[in-house]
Amino acid sequence: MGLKERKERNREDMRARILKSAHKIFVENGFDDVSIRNIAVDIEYSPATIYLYFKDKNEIFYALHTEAFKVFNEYVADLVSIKDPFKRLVALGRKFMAFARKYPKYYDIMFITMAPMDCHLNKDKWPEGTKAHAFLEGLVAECKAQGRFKKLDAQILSLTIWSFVHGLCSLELQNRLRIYPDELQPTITRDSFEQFVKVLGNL
Amino acid sequence: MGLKERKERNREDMRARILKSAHKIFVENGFDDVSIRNIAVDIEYSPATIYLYFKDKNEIFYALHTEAFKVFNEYVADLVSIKDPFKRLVALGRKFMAFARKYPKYYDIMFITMAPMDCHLNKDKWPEGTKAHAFLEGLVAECKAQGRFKKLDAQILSLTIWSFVHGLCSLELQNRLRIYPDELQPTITRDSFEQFVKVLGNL
DNA sequence: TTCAAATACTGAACACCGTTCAGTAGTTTT
DNA sequence: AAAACTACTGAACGGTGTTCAGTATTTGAA
Repeated sequence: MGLKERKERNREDMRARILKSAHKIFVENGFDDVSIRNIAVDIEYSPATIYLYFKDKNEIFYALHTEAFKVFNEYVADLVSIKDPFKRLVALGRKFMAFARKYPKYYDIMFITMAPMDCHLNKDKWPEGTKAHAFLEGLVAECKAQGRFKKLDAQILSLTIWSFVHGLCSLELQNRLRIYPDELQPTITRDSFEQFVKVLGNL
Repeated sequence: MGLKERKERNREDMRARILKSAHKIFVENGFDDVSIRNIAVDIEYSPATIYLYFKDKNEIFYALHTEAFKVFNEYVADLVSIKDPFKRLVALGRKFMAFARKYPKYYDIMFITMAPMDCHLNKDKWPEGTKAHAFLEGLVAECKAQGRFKKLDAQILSLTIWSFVHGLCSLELQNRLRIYPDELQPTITRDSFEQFVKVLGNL
């Protein structure tokens, strides 16, 4: 009865091939070029075939979105070597911002674009986001255990931190920080982050 | 020689009619339905005609974007009645968040969507954004004058505040806060904001 | 071995999109 | 009356996501 299993494996192979192609186009040519037709050309099948393996384009986008989180998790994996939880928290913030700049397209699909989330909001409620946020929340809790952030709720504070750092990244990526004069451009984001850290350090 | 002026006025009339139509579709049917063809149907001209009055779709989007800022400015206009600058600052934050929830489509085109900005980034560097941010910066400076926010740079702090509030709004509008359990959903955003205000109040 | 059923795939179409351009009425100027 | 100018459009180009009838090919049972 290995028959159905083989069928299933072939099916998964095809799904993987489609995703790999979508990912390639996404990285090489950008978000807008990831079209069903372009993927079809790349994998040398007809566009209609893709619909035998994915419900719609959104499902493909969601897979890319999940992949982006994998890249992110690898990107911040070396933080575990930092012993002090507050230093680790600050380092996470720094890495988060660096990631947003290094992989703006990933960042976009992770936190900004609506598309991939639409179809999965009623499912596990975004497991990747939950996991990443739990990591942040754990860090904040560790800081609290060391006597920091007294009188502040860990869960809420972690949302505050997330919001701030994401806001900064989002405004920069969406080109909304160009209101600042050219000479401030290179430092303004970092200055704001460092100021935030300083305040956080005294809580 | 009032002839050229009349021509110019007719031209402006037509531009206004196109924008009004775009705005109507935007509000009634959402961003994605604002297409050249839909506008053309609405104003009862051919799609090609629109290109005699606007360079491309982006120029129309930019006009919508500017209009959104006008709505926002009116929305926060009554803040001037609040004497205490810190209270005014907090009220601005609250209003900002309320605006984002009440007019999510406006908010999107103001701070999130790339489209309308693309063609205008090399011009006046986003005058509406500059003005709105100057208002915020002025408030922070006023607070400093009253002895608050010692040792914090007003310009950088205002970016920090903007980032945080925008981050919160952005995460909510982009449905990224659904990682929280249902019972926390209604309060989590407000809690985070209030916590931020509390910290800010002690600086 | 033969025939039917299931599988894997596709061509063509549908209904959209932004944009361009040759061409056409109608008005003004000469 | 002819020429020039104005305002406008039909039709096309090349793109998009998606659907579905139809076609080979392979498989399973009689």
